[in-house]
Amino acid sequence: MCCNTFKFVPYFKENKTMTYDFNTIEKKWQDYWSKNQTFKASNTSDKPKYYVLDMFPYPSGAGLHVGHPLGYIASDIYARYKRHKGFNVLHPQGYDSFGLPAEQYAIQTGQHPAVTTEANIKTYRRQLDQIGFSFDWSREVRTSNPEYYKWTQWIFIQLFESWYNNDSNKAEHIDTLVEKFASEGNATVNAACDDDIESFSAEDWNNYSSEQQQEILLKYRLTYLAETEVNWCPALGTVLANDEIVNGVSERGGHPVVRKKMTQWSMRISAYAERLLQGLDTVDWTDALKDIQKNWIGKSVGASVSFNVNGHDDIIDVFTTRPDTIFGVSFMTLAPEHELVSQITTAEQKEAVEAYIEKTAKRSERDRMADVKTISGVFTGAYAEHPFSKEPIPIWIGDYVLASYGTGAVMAVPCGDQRDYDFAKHFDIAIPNIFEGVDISEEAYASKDNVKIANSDFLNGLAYKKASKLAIYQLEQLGQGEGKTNYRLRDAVFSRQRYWGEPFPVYYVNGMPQMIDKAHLPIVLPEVEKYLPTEEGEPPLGRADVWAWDTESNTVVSNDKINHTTIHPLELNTMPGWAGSSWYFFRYMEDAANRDGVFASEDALKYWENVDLYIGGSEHATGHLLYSRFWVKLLKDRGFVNVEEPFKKLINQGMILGTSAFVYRVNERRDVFISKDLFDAFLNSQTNEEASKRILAVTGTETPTFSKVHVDVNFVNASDELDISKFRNWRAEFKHAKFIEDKIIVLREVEKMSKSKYNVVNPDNIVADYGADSLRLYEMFLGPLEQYKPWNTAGITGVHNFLKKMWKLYVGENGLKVNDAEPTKDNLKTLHKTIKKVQEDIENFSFNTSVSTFMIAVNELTAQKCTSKEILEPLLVLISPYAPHIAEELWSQLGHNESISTAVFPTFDASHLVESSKKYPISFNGKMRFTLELPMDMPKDEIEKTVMAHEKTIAQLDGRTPKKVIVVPGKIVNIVG
RNA sequence: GCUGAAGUGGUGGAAUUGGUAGACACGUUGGACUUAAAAUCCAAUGUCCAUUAGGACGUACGGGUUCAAGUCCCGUCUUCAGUACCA
Repeated sequence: MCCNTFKFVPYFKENKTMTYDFNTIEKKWQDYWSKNQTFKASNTSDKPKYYVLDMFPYPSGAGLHVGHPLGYIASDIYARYKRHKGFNVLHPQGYDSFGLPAEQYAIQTGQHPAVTTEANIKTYRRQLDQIGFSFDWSREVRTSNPEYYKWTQWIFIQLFESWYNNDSNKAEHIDTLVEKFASEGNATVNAACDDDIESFSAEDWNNYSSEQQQEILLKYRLTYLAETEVNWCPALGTVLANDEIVNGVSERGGHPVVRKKMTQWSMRISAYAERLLQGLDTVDWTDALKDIQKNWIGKSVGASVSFNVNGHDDIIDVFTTRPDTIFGVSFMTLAPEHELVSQITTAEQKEAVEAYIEKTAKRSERDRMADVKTISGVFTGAYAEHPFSKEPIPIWIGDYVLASYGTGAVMAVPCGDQRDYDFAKHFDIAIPNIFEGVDISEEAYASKDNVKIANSDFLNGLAYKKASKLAIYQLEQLGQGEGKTNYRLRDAVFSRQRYWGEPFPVYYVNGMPQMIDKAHLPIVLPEVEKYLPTEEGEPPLGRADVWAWDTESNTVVSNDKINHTTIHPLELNTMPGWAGSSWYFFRYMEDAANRDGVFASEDALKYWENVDLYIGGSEHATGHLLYSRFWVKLLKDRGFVNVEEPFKKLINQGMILGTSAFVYRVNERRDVFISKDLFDAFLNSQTNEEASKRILAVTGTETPTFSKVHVDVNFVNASDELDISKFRNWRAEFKHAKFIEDKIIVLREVEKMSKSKYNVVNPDNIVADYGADSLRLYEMFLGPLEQYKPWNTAGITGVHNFLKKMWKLYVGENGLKVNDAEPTKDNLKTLHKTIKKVQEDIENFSFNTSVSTFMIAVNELTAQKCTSKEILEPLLVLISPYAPHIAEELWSQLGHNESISTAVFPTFDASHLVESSKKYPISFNGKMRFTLELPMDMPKDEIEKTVMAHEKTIAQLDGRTPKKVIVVPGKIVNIVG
């Protein structure tokens, strides 16, 4: 202790109000917004409405990383912008809080999913709050809240009580169907329903028992209980919808999925296939996303054709898109699972057919998908009759025909379909050519264009369109076919054998499902002691002791009271994740205070209509975004809402990727690590010798090999240099890590942000180090919203420095610099240029470019030494949607008592941008050589004269005479020759 | 295979209707300030040739249209996403 005994006193103690103290400022304004309910939306306003919505998050245990808020920041900027533009903005947020991860966690730890979900929501809320979003939190929804899922159950009952009338082209109450049955039977009913419906008269109907009637109605309801082949995931112990399966394995967890027959609730979304398709033309979504939905719906127009089977009463129906090729049919193929296979197979073929069916049944969906090339099939021995030529057609079975599409049978036209062609070649079946002048010796001719039909009786000489029409007409005359449109879209399985989801408002009497009266909702999720299926294989709700419905008291009662007369068992399945998210956007419309008794009031629904701008990931294209559209159409048909589509404009934000960091580890000496630079030198033949020597000296290995090792991105600075001590302290295995070099430059690679790659960046750290405004600006600055782009924390200093510079434009060492000085021409030009660009950018959702525009504006105004309030005040409004905290702080320092969020967006005045002269680029043969400043109003010929006389032009031409001189006034001069 | 999106410096990206390619940042290099460091400020920075002046080449690749092409047209390649025996 010698000279350091005195207390260190800084030369200059910084005044906190003079420097950009972002932590204090941001806290201050977040508190202010919360206390003053600045962003609370009102359901009554003279202003036009605007509804900006984010896809609400599933609150996972891991919390947010910097990729998550990207879309929220974009939508927040837009919402704030719309407020400045005089709109009454609804910008709510909530949680999709039912779901698998919480349940998987509950299975492992025994903790109630409600408890962990609550904790996760707290974390999410804290993380979201510190980014400074302008959410109206008073309208928050949580799908796992009984007050919310009461209405999810209510909608389910509405679906159960609806049928789809193809004549009126909308859903109607089931009572209208019952009336029709009672008065006319079902012959005149044109409904979306199951295929296996037998016709009955009014008399039949009236004589049916109520149970028989219920059974029939189930085949018409928009949600129905049916034994269907489902995607069963044994690892998750539940069924999955088609959109929850990716490449044959479960989307969550990647577990195998098998086909299994189970009795399940299904949603008759197929009834809406056409409207879901047509509706896409009315919404402002990207073509990419519309295409995904179009493909998923998979409309194909063609005909159904009935083939009589020789020697049987059976008829095989097929669907074809090419009725014009009917004379090219040389065989038929049925899916192995087709119901007629066993009936029509001849005795001789029985053994082969059964063996084949057994073999294909064993193959999983995934094997079948992976192995498309192998051709397999068996002849059934049976023949069908060609509807026109009456020729016998051999009937085969083959697994290239899918039981789940169309009728599970095809009329094979080998000359016009490559699969049929390959099958015919493989089994040596005839390939008749029905196309005029087309060579089919190598492959089928599948095109519909530029072809005329031949060898086809009455179709000869016709092109595709006319031939199809005529073929359908002739089939109709025979009563053996008709025009038909087919959709790939399947009904959606709605039951999940899980705990953490909405319970169904359903109990069973003699195996028939009964709806609980809407007055008694919600049916609250019961407690269970374990979240696993029961020993009998029933879903977790099978473990609940109090899970029976008392029809007298209308309450849930203990199971041991079940008497099957007044007290019945309740449904054990729960609803899937997409149930709650299919209508939550309506719930936000209602003020939280008025939510009792309505899912949203008529007035609220009328006022807010639907979402004007929806931002979220494209991974929901075939799930949430399709199911919501379906439910909205149902609610519209039944008169509960006024809109046909939920989301007018939709933007998919791109994913933010991580920038992983690596060092190279020497495999022969696992404690030795080298940098990317040394590794590169080692690979390079010119520098190899030197590098090898250095490595040899430490490792003793002449021919070392290396492997890449991830290092935590938080140990790497902006120059890609590794902090060696942090690395050594990171994990025990690196404690004694040896580095040959003083400076370790890491290898960087872009990968998905994930814990296992050690490239996850937590927004909490960014906010603490640079502030929320910097985070917001940087996320936008990274690149176009829709694009995938890598995150690299190093770059954030750019926007952070910008904010500091901006602060200095307003606040100097002696306090606020802003005064009433008259703005200069340049000041006004900078401001109005900025207004124009920022407004255009926001309206085009080009947020990245407006951040650069702000930088340019601040750079220019700083250079101009601008202190004029007339300039600097509107500039704050421009920037406030992006960086709201600093904008609020400076706004208040300028003397405003109201939040900047309601300030009017500045008006662009083009007169400030009018230039008197233009710096013309003078190019020669298209190449710019120099610029020349000329008056804006100089006429064309005058420009040409001036340019041609210029010394640089003469030097460029070097004595040549130009062939042509192009002058575009205000733009460019190009001299050719 | 089909459908869609994209390919621009060392890096993220800009160029909205064909008209100065690389705005704005990051990084790098040099300088100022400092005992030193940090912070801040200034300058340079597409590649190659050239002492300078200047020049050549440059937006995945090959053609084309045009006075002029990152942008329009034809063909090819690559990457990403969706979908996949859909009759």
